Amino acid sequence: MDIKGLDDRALERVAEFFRAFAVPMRLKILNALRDGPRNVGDLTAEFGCSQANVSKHLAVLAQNGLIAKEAQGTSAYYRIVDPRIYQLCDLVCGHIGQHVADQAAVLDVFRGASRPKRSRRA
Amino acid sequence: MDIKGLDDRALERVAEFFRAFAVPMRLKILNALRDGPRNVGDLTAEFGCSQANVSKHLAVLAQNGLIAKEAQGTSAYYRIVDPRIYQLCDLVCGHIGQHVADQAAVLDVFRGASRPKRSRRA
DNA sequence: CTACTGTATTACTCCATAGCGATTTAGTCA
DNA sequence: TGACTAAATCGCTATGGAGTAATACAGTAG
Repeated sequence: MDIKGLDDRALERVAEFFRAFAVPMRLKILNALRDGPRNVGDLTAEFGCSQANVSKHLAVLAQNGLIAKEAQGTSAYYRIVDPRIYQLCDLVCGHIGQHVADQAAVLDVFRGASRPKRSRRA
Repeated sequence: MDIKGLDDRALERVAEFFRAFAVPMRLKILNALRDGPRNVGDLTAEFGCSQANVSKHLAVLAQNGLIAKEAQGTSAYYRIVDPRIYQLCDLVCGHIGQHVADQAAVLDVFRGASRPKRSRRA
C-alpha cells in the first residue's frame, strides 16, 4: 500500500485522514481513549468544553475508522479501533523533536555558540 | 518520544504537523519530490496551478521540516529532508485501505451478499 | 544601469470547519 | 403514558487557510 501512484481521489482521501489528526482536541480525545473506552459525558467533563463539540469530533474520528462506537443504555462508549495509530503519532512526535533540535542548533550558530560542529546541511 | 503526556502547546504543534499533510496538493508535491529535488517552476508546470500556490505550499512544508530549500541562481530547488515521511504516508494508506475494505464488507452484508466469510473484525 | 527570469509576498475572495447554545432524538424508568 | 438522561443534530458566528492575480524582490545577462 504505497502513496506513490495514487490518483486525485485517493489523495483527497489520504488528506482527509490526516485532517482527522490535525485538530488538538481530537488528539486529546485519542489520548484519552488510550486506556480504554470512554463515553461522551466523561470526555466532555474532562475537557471542559461543550458536549456538542466532543460529539462532533468523535463522529469525525469514527468516520475515518479510528474509533468505534458502542451504545450502552443511553450512553455511547467509544474505543480505539487499531492501537497502531499511536505508532503514527509517536513517529510524528519523534520527527518534531528532531526538527526542534535542529532549529535549536541553528539558533546556537546565530548566537555564536561554538558547539555546533556537525551541521553539515546545505 | 511519546504523544501521551504532551501539554496543549505540544499538541498544537503535533496538530500543525499533521495539517501539513492534510492538503492533497501538498501530498502531490511530496510525491513529486520522491525522485529528487525539484524547483518551483517545474512543479508549477506539472500541477497546472499558480506559481504562488506552489510557493506557499513549499513554504509550509519547509516550515514543518519536511523539505529543505537550496537556491541555485534564480531558481529554488526543494528536496525531502527525511525520506521516512513516506513510511508515514504508507502507514496511513494501509490503514485507509483496511478501513475501505471493512466498509465494503459491511456494504456486502447490507446487500445480502453471502460472500464475506472472512470479515472477522468486531 | 536596464531588461529579463524565477520566487516570494501581498491583497483579496471563498469555503470548510471549530466552537457554542438550543433543539431533537433515543433509551430508561416511574 | 410522561419525566428524565445522554447523545446527536441544527443554526449560527468566527477564524483559518487554499486559491488567485498582481506586485515586490532577488539574481543574471546584456
